[in-house]
Amino acid sequence: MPTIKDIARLAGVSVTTVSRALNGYSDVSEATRQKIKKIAEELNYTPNSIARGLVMKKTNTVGLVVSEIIKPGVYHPFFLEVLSGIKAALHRSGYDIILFTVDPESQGKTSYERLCKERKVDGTIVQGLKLSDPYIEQIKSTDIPTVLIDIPILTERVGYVSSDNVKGAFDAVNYLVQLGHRKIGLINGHKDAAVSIERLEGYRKALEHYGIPYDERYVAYGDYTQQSGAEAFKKLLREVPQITAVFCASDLMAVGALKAAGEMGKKVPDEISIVGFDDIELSTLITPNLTTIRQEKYRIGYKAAELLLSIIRGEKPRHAVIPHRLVVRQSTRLYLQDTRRAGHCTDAAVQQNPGERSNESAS
Amino acid sequence: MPTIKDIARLAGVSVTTVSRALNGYSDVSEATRQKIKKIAEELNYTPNSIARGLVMKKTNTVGLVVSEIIKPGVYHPFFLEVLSGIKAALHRSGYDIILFTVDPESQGKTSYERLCKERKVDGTIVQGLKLSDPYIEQIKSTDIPTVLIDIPILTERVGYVSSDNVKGAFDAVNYLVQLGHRKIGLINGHKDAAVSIERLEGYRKALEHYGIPYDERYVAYGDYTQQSGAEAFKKLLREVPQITAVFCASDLMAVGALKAAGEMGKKVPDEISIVGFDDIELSTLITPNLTTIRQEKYRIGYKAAELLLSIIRGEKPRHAVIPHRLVVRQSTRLYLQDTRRAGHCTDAAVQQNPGERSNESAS
DNA sequence: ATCACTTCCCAAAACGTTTTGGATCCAATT
DNA sequence: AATTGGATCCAAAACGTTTTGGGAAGTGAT
Repeated sequence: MPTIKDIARLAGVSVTTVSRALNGYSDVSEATRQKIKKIAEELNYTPNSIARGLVMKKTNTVGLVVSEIIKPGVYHPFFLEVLSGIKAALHRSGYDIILFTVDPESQGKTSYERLCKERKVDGTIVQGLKLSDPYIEQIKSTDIPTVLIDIPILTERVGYVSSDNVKGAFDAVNYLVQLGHRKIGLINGHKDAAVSIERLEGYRKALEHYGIPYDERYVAYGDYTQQSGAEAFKKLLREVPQITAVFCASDLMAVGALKAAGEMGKKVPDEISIVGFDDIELSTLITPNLTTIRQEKYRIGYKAAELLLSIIRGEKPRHAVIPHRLVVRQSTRLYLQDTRRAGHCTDAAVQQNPGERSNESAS
Repeated sequence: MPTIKDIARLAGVSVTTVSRALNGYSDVSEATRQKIKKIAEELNYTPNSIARGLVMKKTNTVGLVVSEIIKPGVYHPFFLEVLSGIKAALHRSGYDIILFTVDPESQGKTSYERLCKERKVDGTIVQGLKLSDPYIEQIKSTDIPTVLIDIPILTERVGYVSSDNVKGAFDAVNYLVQLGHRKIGLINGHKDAAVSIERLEGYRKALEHYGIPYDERYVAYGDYTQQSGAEAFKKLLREVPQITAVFCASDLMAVGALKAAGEMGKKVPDEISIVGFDDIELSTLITPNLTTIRQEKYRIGYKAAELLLSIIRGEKPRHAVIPHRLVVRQSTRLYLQDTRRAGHCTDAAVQQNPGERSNESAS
């Protein structure tokens, strides 16, 4: 592999000059610059970013730590789209991604700092951690530029991006109430995920807003998987069979609920309305199509990368919130108090327009 | 950040000794080794893998190049599972992944060699390229250890792993024929994907095996997306409405076909049988559940990583084939010649057992 | 002729490791 | 007493860049 030295020898100049010529410094004549470039071209010279990284203390690399998302059995559809946004933003700036996966076990063995400093990444984007993960505490006091997705930590060097989960959950429940529902269940994610806490808060706020008392028997917990959604749904229906609607903290769990409803002979949306959260591709592929709160996953990723780059440049970290919106599809319908009519009358405005009519809800 | 030099100074030894102590060489006394380790611990020393990489000419990093998989709109569910397997295998050996995404445009700008040599990866796993991509030719003559997924290239330094696509397609069509179908359509992927060619071959072989003439009007092409599957299905039904079954080269396209069938009022499986390829999670979430050829995606990834590591170690590249299997679910059923009975009689053995009864088909 | 500027170039240090090729000391063997 | 051999250590080179702090030559003004 040719190095800068080879070029220098061939061109009859010093390595300094080659370096400066190739990097566009002005203190090298146009003639020699051309000569050097030509030779570099002929040798098919490729700069060694490792050597460069060593002296510059900058690798143009960001770490992406994901927890439990990439493991057999749990393939969170969310991840790919976010990754896609991250890639796009980083690529423009010449950064590459190095992928760290961490399970709770490996978090015990290798500290967050060590993970990052060993590979000398310039910064890190973190996704999928639970609040109970050891890294959370470590990140609170790190000096490594860090951007978290969906975890609210803001320090001198770490920022985060998320949807407005409180508002999102509020919007979902609000919509159900407006449809006439009063007995609304919640299938939430694990209690130690930041988003779960926020979505619960939004759920409670919406109930409170309409003077509907909060009853904890109405909330069940899953772990964001489809199976857990199905189980939670069954539990809910067993314990509070009077519910007419349920809001699920993720589409995957909503799909599970949908399946469970099918097995139990409960018709959706005629007998029970379901709204999800995320708007993954799957939600338009199942029957009925899922009414949900759409998160702009690509934008979340893109923004996370932009924010990280700004922190690396020395700017102050901040919290970026990406707008969500309610997407009305087929899994929700009007609930009428009058039991004789319930389940038979549809609201044309809502039901007949299953398209992406949505309420933009920036925050 | 503390370096090996700091440790050397504090311990009163040379950097050589520190390096050798930390790396477990035998020519350092247990006493000094312990002292050095203790100091390293106290300083919270982290070895600089960049510096190490520079002198050792080895980065313990492999590149993962993916084409068009990670981009807005096309989130191939396949990718995550394969990635998961790759991660698992590499992690055990202390390798990290660096993610390269390449579109046809960037392939023009940066050669495959340059991409890899610039970041000094020890090897590369390549997924999602089409045969028409510029990198294909470059990979055929590269000396960079490379493993391709689903692309048959075998040289001194590059190997590949795939399912037996010919056999897989054969098995799918064979199953349909055994169910009594004779007029079987094919929804294939783009012609310049290696797997498409192989699956077409399997389709033809199966027909030939049963003496069913091949008719190219029975094959339509999509691009592995759901939408294209739906369109291809409509085209097929328009041009050869007599078909009673169709084999799709991917589950995503099969789902599209399923949707299109629904829109056109064609009942699946009563009026038409559909079998897919891949067995993505989605195929158990839609109604009816999809009969499909299951690919062991995690294993494919795992094997690809193992193979790559062996090539890096200097072993000879090879072609690893990962067994697939037919998974019978609900989208296929018996076809009876007698039109009076067609669509009304179900074969209990096939229909009533939608579980994962499958024919292991190693090759 | 001198001075002050430019313009163009370079030697050497630095980045943090690993590796090479001994050197030193001490004990055991001849 | 001299030699061998093992155990323990180290100075220096090497990896391929960038950066620092100049130096030499040329030009124009004084």
